[in-house]
Amino acid sequence: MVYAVNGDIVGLEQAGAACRECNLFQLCLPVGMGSDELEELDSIIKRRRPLKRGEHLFHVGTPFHAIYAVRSGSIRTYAPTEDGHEQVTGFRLPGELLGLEAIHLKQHPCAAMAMETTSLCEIPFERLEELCLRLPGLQHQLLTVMSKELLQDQSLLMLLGKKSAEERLAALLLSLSERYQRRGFSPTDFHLSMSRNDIGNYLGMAVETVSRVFSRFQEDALLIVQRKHICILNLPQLAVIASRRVSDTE
Amino acid sequence: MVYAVNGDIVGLEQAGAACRECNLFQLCLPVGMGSDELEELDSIIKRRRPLKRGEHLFHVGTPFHAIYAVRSGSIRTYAPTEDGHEQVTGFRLPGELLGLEAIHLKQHPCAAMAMETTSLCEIPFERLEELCLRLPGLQHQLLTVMSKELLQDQSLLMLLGKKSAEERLAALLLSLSERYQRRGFSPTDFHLSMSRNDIGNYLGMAVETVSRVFSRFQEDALLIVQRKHICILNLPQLAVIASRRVSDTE
DNA sequence: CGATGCTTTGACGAACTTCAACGCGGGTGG
DNA sequence: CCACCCGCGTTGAAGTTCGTCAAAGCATCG
Repeated sequence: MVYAVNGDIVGLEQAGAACRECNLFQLCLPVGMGSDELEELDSIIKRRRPLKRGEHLFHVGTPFHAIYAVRSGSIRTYAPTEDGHEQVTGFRLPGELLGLEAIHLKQHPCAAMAMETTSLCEIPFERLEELCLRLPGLQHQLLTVMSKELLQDQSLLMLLGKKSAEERLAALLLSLSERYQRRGFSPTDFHLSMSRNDIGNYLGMAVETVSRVFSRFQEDALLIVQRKHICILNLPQLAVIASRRVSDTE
Repeated sequence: MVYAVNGDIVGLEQAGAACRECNLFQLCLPVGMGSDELEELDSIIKRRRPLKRGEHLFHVGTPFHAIYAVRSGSIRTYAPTEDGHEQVTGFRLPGELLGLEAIHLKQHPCAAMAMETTSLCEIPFERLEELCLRLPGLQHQLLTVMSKELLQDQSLLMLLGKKSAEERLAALLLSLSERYQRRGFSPTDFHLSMSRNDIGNYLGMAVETVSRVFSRFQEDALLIVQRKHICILNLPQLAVIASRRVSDTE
């Protein structure tokens, strides 16, 4: 029996029902765990009131106590550079974890802000570590998630290091498309919860360039963009652009 | 009693002596572990014959069985992009781990090549996971190391996303300087084990640009560069350049 | 000692940033 | 309910950084 059809039912916050009844099951931390194990994991997870657009989950320097899983909505993480500016480090969708990069310093090196109304699961880290000692599957999954994140960062490195503006934006759109699809939404028709500024910052290009590339994509009939709504017309071609060869030295 | 003064004594490979007598103790996986725990960790670690310059530790797609710690020498990791080119993802110095990004896919997503004669410790991952279940300190340290790596990747993201060629090279030199210092070498006088090509690839700039920036730094009396030998004359100024404000939209 | 690969330097052009102005839409207050 | 205002997004023109192409210098190695 399924009580919660999506993760956004605020009334269920703090209720006993949790991972077992969350439709993000296969994307999140509980991947591959048995139901006994799940019950144990559930018991340490806290649910908090949803964040409104613009609210922070944590700031830079906030002591690290817990990692978080997005339940619904979306989160933007960003870090201040030494020079007083910011670098957007990622956009998190439902089922994705955040806060893992804080373990080392015991405080958050980046801030996390809701890009829209967002509900989250809070997983106290010390208790998670304890639990990992007893549940091999959980330990493995935690390591796996972190490994996955390392991998993602590496592909972003390639993006920033080797790709042109068009390729970068195409890659971001593709990534969003895939992630929405895995969550049961349309891969070709979705809403951008982040601003052009966020996109430009994340992809290492000026806002104006983001805007121009969007326009160019639209001229080429690859997509239709209306403010924050994206409708992808030619996904395969977008994929071609994203993985297009870049002139290199070798 | 200390048998191995540094990690490069080939004759000791496969000998019982290991972490407890390695001078990289405080940099590597065993941080904060008791001597009983260390003994257990030692028991699963294998030492292999040193790699010669240009030899691979693993290739892309190699099944993942173990993570590695650099004992002496240095390793370059790089990943092929979809377009047939490569992106250098990092340079590993003694005491640093590699292979963690492979957990998720169960095979290595990047290749690892020795930039000079390099000896390594091999840590079978399954046995490490088992051990982590019994040694909370080890589990914590493994998570910490991965967290640290996430953090490093993020600062590299900033580098590639927001910084000019000069700032990028200054940041790399600074990073190397700090890491050499922690390992007991001179922070101002060291040998670059990587080629200009590697540097350019890693920092997302053309070889020629790397060369030009080196020349500019030398003209400005920041450093003296002779082929692969670097002598930093003005470390503080280099730090200023590395963290110089970049014109942003905000 | 010539060959080869790596590095450096110069000239040119392209891609992107910067600066500036304008359009659009949503929210607020009259 | 409408008008105004402000933030966000778009578009154009000029300027800069960096990549590309080409060629030459310089160590290493057979």
